[in-house]
Amino acid sequence: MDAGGKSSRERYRAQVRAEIKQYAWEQLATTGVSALSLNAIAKHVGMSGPALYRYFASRDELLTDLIRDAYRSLADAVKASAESGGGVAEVAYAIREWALKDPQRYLLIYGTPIPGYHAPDDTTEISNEIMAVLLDVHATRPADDHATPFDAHLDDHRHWDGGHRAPSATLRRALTFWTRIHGVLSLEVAGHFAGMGFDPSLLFAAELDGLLAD
Amino acid sequence: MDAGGKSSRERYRAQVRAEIKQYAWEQLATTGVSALSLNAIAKHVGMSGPALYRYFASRDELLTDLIRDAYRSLADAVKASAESGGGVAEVAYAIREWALKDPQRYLLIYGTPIPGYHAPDDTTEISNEIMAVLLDVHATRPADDHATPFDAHLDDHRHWDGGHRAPSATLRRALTFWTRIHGVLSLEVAGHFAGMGFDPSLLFAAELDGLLAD
DNA sequence: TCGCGATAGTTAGAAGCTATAACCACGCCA
DNA sequence: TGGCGTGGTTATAGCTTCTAACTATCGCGA
Repeated sequence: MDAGGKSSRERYRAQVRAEIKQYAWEQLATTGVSALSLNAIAKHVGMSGPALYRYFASRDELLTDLIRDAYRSLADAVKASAESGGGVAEVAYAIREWALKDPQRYLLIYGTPIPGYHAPDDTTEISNEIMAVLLDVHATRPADDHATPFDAHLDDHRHWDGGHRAPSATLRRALTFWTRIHGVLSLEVAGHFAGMGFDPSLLFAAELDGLLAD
Repeated sequence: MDAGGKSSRERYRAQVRAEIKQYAWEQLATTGVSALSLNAIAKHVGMSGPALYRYFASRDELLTDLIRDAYRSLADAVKASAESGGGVAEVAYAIREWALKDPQRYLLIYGTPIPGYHAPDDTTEISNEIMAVLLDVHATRPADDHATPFDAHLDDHRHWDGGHRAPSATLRRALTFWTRIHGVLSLEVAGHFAGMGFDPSLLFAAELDGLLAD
């Protein structure tokens, strides 16, 4: 990732770290986070056992790195969609495709959190980046309609908008966009639509229609 | 639970199983599912190590039982709310309170699924029970308005309605109710609103308003 | 070019986990 | 009263994370 002109030692170190993380992602995608084994990774990379601790101080540190990368990847996908002229719908589908491409990666962020584990600060920063894009794509929508009582509350608690001077209706729309998207995606990714037979993508599209209409 | 007039052996067995599960729930609520340890449970209950395998064949079997109980508990809460005259709003708040009362129990059902783990058949049955209640409370609502393209699709894939002769608009409403509720709850329970400052219950109320209005 | 020091790797081992095996003792019932 | 099923024990295998101690190697400065 950081292929700057560092010393050869540092380049090697970065490459091994990348190799470890790459196999960690494969492991994660197939067996899930609970079965992620440092031993198995080390063996696969070619070193035996505790050598891996030269690169990641603990299992949690590796996981933190993976979570950070997942956040980064989602933010990039969302940004790319918006910067290539995408509106609300395109961003929604970008999120959906990102989630379905690797469900375990999605669940690493939005699934069951490990109690006691505290996400590093930069992930909340990346989270704010994503929210900023959501506010951007929702800012173009008309803001004249009904102000809900929740809008007033949001006006008093908008320190999370990153100085994005948007009307509170935009904040509300971005938030509901976020929750409704995840309402469909989290249930779909966790397999709760499995036995029902209908096409989740159509449900997603229907929810998106509702968001665009309101 | 099944305090029928069985032999004293069976009564003892059921009581020990209940004691095991009760401490398992405490363990689960504080440390999460990944740290659920049969050894720790056994030690706490007063027996040492492998004795617990007389009561649960494996960690997975214990977890399956807990998941089943969680489903049962949610279904009971939803049913109780509906049977005491509750409508859409009351059922929504019943779900919310159930989820917030023990987030780890909620996440046991709707959080990250363990890959390879297959939920037993009766959980999908209980899931259908819940969906039946949702269809009931939505059936009283007017069905005259706009039919979305998704409604037509649902009409072709409605074998999950349990023979509930409801118009497809009702199916759609119950489904969106479900996804929007979980959209707010899953993000809230996982702590994704933590740094934002606003009151999640007001966001929940706003989403509920939207559901009642449409 | 030589040598030193940081770095990368090794094996050994502690503590914990799930789960099985082998064994013992109690209690219920014919 | 005998016997068998049941519930408990300890020992052990094999897995995990992670620490300790040790070695070899690589790169940089003198």
